Amino acid sequence: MRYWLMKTEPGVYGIDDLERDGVSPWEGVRNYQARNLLRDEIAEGDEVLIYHSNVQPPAVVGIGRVIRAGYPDVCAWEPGHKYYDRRSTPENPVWYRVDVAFVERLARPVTLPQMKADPALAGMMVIRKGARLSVQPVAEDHFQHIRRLGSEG
DNA sequence: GCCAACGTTGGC
DNA sequence: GCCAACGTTGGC
Repeated sequence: MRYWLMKTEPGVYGIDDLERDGVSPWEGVRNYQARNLLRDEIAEGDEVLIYHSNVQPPAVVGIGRVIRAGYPDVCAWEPGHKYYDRRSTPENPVWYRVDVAFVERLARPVTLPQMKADPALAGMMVIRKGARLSVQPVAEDHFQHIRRLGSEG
């Protein structure tokens, strides 16, 4: 089992939406490095830190679980769709997505400043300046540490 | 709103 | 294949 962090803007699709929906395709990722993770690395059963970006403060706000491994992002095939990309076809998909299920909301969001200040999280990708990758691998001990921080009062 | 850090595009 | 110009992400 592996662990990941997925960024999302709460104004677009946040933890509230995932809780309401129960399950959601993680669609619209249009970066090749992230695509490769979605297509090749992320497996059913893997756990995910749900991270809100572009808000103050940025924070891990919940936990999700991958319930379907990488499959083509069909949004890319629909002309007029926000995530349409004519280069991607059913015969040769360019973009991929996974399905993520809501697991829990952290009682306390773990904020980016908090993560940066925590020696136990040293080296984590998300705290690196300029780390724009929207799907990131997370070390197991980092994942568990954040989960623990988020469940404390 | 600013801008650093990337990623992508396209001329050559 | 290089690299300048441009676009985007996302913290601040």
